Amino acid sequence: MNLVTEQAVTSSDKTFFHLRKDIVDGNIRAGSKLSETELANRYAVSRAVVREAINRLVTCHLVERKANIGARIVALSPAGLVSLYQVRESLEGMAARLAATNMTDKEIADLNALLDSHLQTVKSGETYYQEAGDVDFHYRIILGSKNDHLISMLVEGIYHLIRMYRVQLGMAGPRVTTAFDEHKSIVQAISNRDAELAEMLMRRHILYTRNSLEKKLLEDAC
Amino acid sequence: MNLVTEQAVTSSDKTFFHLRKDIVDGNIRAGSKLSETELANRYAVSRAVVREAINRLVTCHLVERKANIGARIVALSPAGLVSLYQVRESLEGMAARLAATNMTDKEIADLNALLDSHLQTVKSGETYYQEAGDVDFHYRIILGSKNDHLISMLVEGIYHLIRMYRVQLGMAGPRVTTAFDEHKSIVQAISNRDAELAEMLMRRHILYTRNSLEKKLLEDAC
DNA sequence: AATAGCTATATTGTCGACAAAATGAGGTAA
DNA sequence: TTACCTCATTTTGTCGACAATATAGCTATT
Repeated sequence: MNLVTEQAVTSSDKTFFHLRKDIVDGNIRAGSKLSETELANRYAVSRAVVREAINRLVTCHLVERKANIGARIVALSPAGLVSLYQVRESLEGMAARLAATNMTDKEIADLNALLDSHLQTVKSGETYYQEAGDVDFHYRIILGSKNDHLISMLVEGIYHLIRMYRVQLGMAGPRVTTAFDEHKSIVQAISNRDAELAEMLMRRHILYTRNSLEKKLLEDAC
Repeated sequence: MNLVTEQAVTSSDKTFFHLRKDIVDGNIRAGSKLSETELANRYAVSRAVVREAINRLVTCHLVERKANIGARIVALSPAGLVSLYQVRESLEGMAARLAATNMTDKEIADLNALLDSHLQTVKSGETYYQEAGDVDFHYRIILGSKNDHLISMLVEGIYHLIRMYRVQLGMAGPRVTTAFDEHKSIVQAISNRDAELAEMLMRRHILYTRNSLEKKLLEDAC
């Protein structure tokens, strides 16, 4: 599959994308069970198609399946957040390091343009919500690493679970502008082809995000 | 699924394990196509079972599938090796760091015992071939990290692809005893609870292994 | 002879039905 | 009341058949 523009060619693809969006956005609540027959009816496809879609959700770490029992959407927990963000810090830090070396000048220019467009959003006081895919800052840097295995592990692996935390816990307040500034300095490091700094800034940025989300998660629990 | 002792409960599990072994060991040659009907006949199961097994092999990065065309076993290439080992270095380095903190004293003792038993093998001049699973040094340290996402990405993700390179390219000569010594010093660092050193030694160890495999891969190509 | 288009064949994608396993309700015994 | 067993129901696992797509071989035309 083309990682940049994932396109639904098969019926199972459509079901997978649809389900994934519903899960990430919280339309189906975290922790709930996925019934194969029910989903087959809802999407008007066969159970085989639903089963395949669910298996792909398991690969994304969005769903857990037990043999002969069924599949449930993962629950958002502090422990899960910590272990996820430890891995994320390592992998995206590496992505930033590689991107500083491997992105083309044009890609870097486009990335700067993207940030400028984000700046408009931030100034207008909106929530700096990051859409999935190509409009997402982190997504661009991941692809910029040019390392196929890294891209696959992040994009097909944990990217959407990360988004799920981000979307469902929300992100607002002072963190928004701070995050934007951090993005800006990461791109600056990449523009300077300073791989080491890019990695360090990215790791810090992800750590701050994690702290912010952890706080949110503990507040919500009360 | 229990990551430590993966157990085949369903027919699809058995097929998956069997196929995975055949691929890693090279019984089915790298790069060749997987025919669903043929495999269904060979293993005496339905195509649905085979399809599910193949999808799981895709998750392991052992197989690539294109819609309406089919699935092929990945080819072993220098580029693939490099990108794989970049990721591996980062993730297993992290695993070693976390293991230095999170492994219990008993687990560390067991790990030392395991290395002693490996020493017998090395002394007797055998190839220090690492079996899959619990007898594997790296496997133990991965589990010792106690980070669920990390464990999942490594064990269900790239572990068996790494083994595939190791098994099919072979490993012999002076690298064998060198690798053993490196293992030994990593365990030493973990015993001392020196997380930083454990990570650095693991990263170096993986880098050396990569260099050795790269050389082998280029030789074989001639 | 080379290429384009067509047809027959083979392969993957999807479906509905049946088999096997888990769940839950109801009843019985301690 | 509680624990355990039984049986009906629900849900998942597996299967064979059909539909849709790709592949390969053949023919015709330049």
